[in-house]
Amino acid sequence: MNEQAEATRRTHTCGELRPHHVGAEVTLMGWVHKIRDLGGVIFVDIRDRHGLTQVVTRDDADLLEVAGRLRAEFVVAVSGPVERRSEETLNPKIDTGEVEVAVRRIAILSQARTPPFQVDEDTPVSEELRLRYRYLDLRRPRMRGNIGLRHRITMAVRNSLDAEGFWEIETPMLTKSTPEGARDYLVPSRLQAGQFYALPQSPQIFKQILMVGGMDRYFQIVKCFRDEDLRADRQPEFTQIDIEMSFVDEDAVFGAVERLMQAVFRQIGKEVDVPFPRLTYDDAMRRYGSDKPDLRFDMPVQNVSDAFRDGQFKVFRDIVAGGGSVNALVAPGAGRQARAQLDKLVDEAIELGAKGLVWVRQAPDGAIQSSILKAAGEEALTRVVELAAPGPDDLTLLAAGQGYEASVLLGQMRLRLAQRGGLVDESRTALSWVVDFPLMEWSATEQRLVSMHHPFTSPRPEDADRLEADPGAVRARAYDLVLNGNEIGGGSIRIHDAELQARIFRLLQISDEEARARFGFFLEALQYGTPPHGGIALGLDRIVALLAGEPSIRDVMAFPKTAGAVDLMSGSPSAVGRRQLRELHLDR
RNA sequence: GGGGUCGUAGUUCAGCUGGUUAGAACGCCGGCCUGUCACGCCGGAGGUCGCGAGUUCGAGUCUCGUCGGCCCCGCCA
Repeated sequence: MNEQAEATRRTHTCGELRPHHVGAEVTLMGWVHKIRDLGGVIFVDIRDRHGLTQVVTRDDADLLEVAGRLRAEFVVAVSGPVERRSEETLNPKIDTGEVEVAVRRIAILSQARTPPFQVDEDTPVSEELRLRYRYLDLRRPRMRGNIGLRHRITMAVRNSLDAEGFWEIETPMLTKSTPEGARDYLVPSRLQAGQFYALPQSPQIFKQILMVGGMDRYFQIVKCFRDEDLRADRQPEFTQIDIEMSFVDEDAVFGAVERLMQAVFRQIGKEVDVPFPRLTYDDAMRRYGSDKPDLRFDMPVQNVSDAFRDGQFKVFRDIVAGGGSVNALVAPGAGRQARAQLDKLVDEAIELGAKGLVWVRQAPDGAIQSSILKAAGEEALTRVVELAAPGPDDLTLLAAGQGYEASVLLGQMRLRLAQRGGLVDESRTALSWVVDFPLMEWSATEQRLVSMHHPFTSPRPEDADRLEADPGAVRARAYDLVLNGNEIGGGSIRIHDAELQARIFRLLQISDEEARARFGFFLEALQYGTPPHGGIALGLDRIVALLAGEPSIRDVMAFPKTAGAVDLMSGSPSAVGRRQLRELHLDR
């Protein structure tokens, strides 16, 4: 090893050199990316986070011997003058492609075993292997770009919120288990035998108490933990942009978040219009069959109950008579498929849990065709066509049910058909607020009312007197932020009155006793002068994944876990010794 | 908890209705090569077909179980 070269400092990164550096003596340090050994001349591409630079070794037998010993992923220091490449040897594919470094000194700083997969390019590798050797995966352009984007977005968030007077404040990670919501990760206490901390599902109560504490505007980029089953967009630990504001209503929260999202989107060079459109939960559910509608395209679900109210088709007539609805979805250009294809759509709907799906279309001569032509009659179906107004080549799908049942089904079909029909403009950014969520919903499994958002959410004042009489009809001051059909955040204006908070707990069948035990400290805090306040939590991982165009949040996290919540690199979770368990009072 | 899908060389994959010695590309190792940048040419090594049973004269291939990756439902205030 060449001690002298190792002792020198890095003068430039591997993405930095340009023609104006020609003549300068430089030292680069980085990983051996690729070697092209031509015998009398050896080209080596050196890589770091910033880019790639070609260095060339020739003429000197000792240097050629050292360069010949290099292998992929060795870490090296290389010194020499920057030279301009001749016209024929320019490489326009890399940023540093107009120059190269003529090697005068090489030091091998670290050798590397042959990597289990090729780091030198984006050749496909199984995710299992990428996770096992995450440090190698992080060297590849895809992950490097994603982690870099995540950093820039995180900084944009900090800058935006700082500029608006928010303070970044930390809250405890060793905290108290609260009822409702997701399963907690528990941490046994050594000093308090038999007692447990919980890792936070979110800093909800602490941030509200910060408002009671007069902090006025708080944010935190914070890890949250939920012990539930995983998905492409769900990890056991994930990061929230947590925000809370005092003396505000919805408009103030929306404004801050809209400016925040503008700053975030600027990181990928996109301008977004504000304010974001708002639609109520009820509108979203009726029109798009989802509380997180993808508004990059319209294709709304329509109500065609009138066509069947008095018709001969008993199934639909009975549903309408029973207070349900018959809904229609027009799929543009989908009307010219073979019958077998239409049957497949019906099968698909049934797989989604539908009792059935009806299709209607018009033959080129205008004649109505439908899977229920005989049963429902031409008159009713003609009325459907009048109401839903499909174009000549369109397909109309019908479903019926109670409540949002039919629109939810057609909403799912809407997403699939739009995707398949190429109706989704991937370049569009559709951000929207969904507001006026129900405060509570009936849980069949628990046989009680549960909060739809969380139990600290304020009901809308005009609905508050119905809380006991008709709790299901009470709307909340809760809102979700939706991006292209993905929920990327949710929040609410909170209850700042201890009396009202206690009333909500009673409705949720949380006894006074339990409420005191679980968050008595919080109820107490509310009694010492609480400003009206509200906030939101945004899913940082989801936002970065969507902006990076990645299908899974794993691809924007440095060290994610598998669907089985295992870290393949470190091997957690793992067994621990008896002694450790004993100290924690978990084993005799 | 349930359903689907994948598992063959270091990697990504091929391997037909079960049949002789399981292949390709990239990578790796050795040799040659003074302007490459997907360097080229010559040669070579490399396999518990995830694991375990079973069916069969014979299993990478069929059956059952099991483990692991991924996707979905439930779950995720």
